[in-house]
Amino acid sequence: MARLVSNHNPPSPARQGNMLHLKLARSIGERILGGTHAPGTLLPNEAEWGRIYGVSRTAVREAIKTLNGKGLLVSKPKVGSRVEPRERWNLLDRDVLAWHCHAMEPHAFLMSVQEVRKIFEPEIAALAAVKGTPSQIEALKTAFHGMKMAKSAAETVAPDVDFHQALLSAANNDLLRPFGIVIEAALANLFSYTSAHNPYPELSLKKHEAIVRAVSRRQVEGARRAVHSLLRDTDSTIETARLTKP
Amino acid sequence: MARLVSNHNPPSPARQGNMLHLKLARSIGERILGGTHAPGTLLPNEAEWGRIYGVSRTAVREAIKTLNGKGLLVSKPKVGSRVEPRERWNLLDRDVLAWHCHAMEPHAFLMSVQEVRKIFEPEIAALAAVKGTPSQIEALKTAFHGMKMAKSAAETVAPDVDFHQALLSAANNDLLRPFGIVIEAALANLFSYTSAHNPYPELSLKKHEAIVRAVSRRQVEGARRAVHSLLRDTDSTIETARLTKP
DNA sequence: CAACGATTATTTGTATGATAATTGTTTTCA
DNA sequence: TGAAAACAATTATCATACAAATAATCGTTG
Repeated sequence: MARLVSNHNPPSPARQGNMLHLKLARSIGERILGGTHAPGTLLPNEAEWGRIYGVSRTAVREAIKTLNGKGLLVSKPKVGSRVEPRERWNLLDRDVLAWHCHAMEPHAFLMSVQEVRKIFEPEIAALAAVKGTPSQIEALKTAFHGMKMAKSAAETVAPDVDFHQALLSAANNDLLRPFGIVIEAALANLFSYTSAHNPYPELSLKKHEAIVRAVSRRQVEGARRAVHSLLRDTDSTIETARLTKP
Repeated sequence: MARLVSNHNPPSPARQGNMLHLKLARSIGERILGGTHAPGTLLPNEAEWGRIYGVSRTAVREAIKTLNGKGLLVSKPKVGSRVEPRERWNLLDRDVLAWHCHAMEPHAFLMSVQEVRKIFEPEIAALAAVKGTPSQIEALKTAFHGMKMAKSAAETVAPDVDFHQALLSAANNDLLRPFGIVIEAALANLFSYTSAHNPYPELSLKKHEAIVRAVSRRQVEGARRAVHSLLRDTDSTIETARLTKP
């Protein structure tokens, strides 16, 4: 019987990963993202999954339904569940992204994440400078204050995520919001990758402050540039971590 | 008993919307996106959904699992299924986006879509010009050829979608791919909104050709500008449609 | 021999009923 | 008053049966 719990994964405090069909979905999802089941191939049928994991077909089916909904699988009677081509995968889904980065080189993952961030985050800031409401800008300031108050590098992560999410909210475009999980993944992985070894924490703080200032003064181009500057710093943090590691 | 099939929705040829739990998911999903069930509120419990639609609890549960996976709901024993706050919704999911635009003013939807496209697509073209492989650029040319061959405005939609998807593929970044459904939604809705009344079809063709040229010649800034120019044209097409309608 | 049509077998889809686990609420008791 | 225990409502899981869809097989026929 296969393992369902990944014991080397102690984060996500009190998050609901206890339920059986969720554990199944995670396990099967990781297999797919990890390449054990290639796109276009057929998965074991439901009864067999049940045998493999020692659970009922009901639980298997609910897991499969979850994966269907995320674009990883399509199921048809008499044929089974087939892995969809990668371009159908909903990689901007929270779970799928987690399974994906689980199956990638941390450095390669961070690079592709940074590529995406450099595309949209400066524009997010520009939109926020134009359309952000006073209360949204206040939330941005609050998150920044939280970053200043952090005692350790580990404590910086949460308010840092809040900061970027607040910026995203201030852009006031629903379609942009799913990209928030890219930011979450970026910061979480960045922290674990650099092992809390950020060479210039106070510099990062200054850059964030510049963003707050530009957005609250409605300086569109300034906001864009401030975010871009922060992301270039992040790039070099990643690079130094890569050089000092192997 | 509520209706499950929306008879005014004849598109999606041969797509699998026949299965009960999918119809349920769509129906409940549209209710949520439409605002019938506000974020933070509790849904009817599973047994009651079964009574409402006249189906078994099994089908209801599988529908709920699908919606869970898309971030619209969380379910807990003894409490029920609660609608998640909007920022958790996975709006870049194909189904969720369809339900979303179903519940919005077409014009407002197209505007927010265009906002997002103007952020991403120029940079996607730039990446394609840098990283696109010869075969990917060939696919771009093929799609363009398909647009030229189209006899009517309706026939243009499919190769147009192919064109932008090919561009997206050529960018070679998995995290950008889910963005493709935004393009699909944009073009499909654009067509139905403007009622095939594109004032300058040959102009659009020229703009697409400029994109092909820039990308295949590896002109990064040129590709960026060509896409931006196309999107400005799309903006004005939307605007003229808005003015001639009401 | 080829093409087509009925048959069969396999897999998912749906229904039903029962039991377990979880957790908000209420009651009881110190 | 407060904590512990009983309760109740709801989802979670299981087992089983049958229905529906369809790929594959096998005849049948032209």
